[in-house]
Amino acid sequence: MQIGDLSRHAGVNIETIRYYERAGVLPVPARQGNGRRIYGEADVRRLGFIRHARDLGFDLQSVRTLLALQEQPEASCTDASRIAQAQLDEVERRLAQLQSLRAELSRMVAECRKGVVAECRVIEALNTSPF
Amino acid sequence: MQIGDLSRHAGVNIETIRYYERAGVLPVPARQGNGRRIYGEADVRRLGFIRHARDLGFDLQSVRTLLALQEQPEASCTDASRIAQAQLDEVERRLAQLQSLRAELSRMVAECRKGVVAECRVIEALNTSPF
DNA sequence: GCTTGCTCCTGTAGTGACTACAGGTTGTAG
DNA sequence: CTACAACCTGTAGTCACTACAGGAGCAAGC
Repeated sequence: MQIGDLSRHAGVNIETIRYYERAGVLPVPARQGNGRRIYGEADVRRLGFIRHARDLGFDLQSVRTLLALQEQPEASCTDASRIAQAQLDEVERRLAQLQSLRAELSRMVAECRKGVVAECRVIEALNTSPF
Repeated sequence: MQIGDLSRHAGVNIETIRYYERAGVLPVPARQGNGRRIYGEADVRRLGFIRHARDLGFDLQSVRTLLALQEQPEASCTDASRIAQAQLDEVERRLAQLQSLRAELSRMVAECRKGVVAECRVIEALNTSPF
């Protein structure tokens, strides 16, 4: 399998695959005689893992840690849990803020529809910290 | 108030403040005789707004739009409503996305028995395609 | 055997939103 | 007068890509 096939299988841009290699999250692959990269099924799975983690908002450093953990099945998984918990906390923080922004925006839209002069409180809504 | 005070009041890096000026989300401030930037209370509020919007994941272009919305004269209510509605749609989209992230992350964390990596649900979840 | 066109290669540069630093000026306290 | 903090401009680095230039390999059709 060469890079184009891997790209199609994993749904990841070719340039991104080469970037992941440079970034050290994908192993340096073997080459064909003509210099082209050769990949296998393991690379498709690893790339899927990386994309999934990235989609969940983990940065590449966290991905490296998670991948390293995956390769030590006997190690404790407290590290993995801690990384995931930190990510969850961050997502929940953003959810709370977005919910208050949604309330403010929909209030504005509703007031405009009624023809009432909307007193815009977007700044206040965003300045009212949820902490 | 000069840039260092604004930085402390708003909790935003000095370099970032100058960057926001270049990016056109903070107005070009007046200068003292010695060339130093002068800010007022309005800048503190505006900066707070920008930071919160950025924390919610809006890019600087959206921030510009939100700021423009905030500064809409009361006359152009239909216009303001249209902009607010567009931002509201975007917020709803982000909310839905974050909610599914939270669901997956919290399931991962909840099912992690803090044992060994071999049985770790966090790692396993990442290996399982979300589709 | 030659051309066309696809896929691949390397290397560099651009993106957005910062962040850091170099090298210089101004203001203030001891 | 000296030390040092705070400011100035301008440039370069960061992250996670993404795009592109310029070249090589290969397969199919003429």
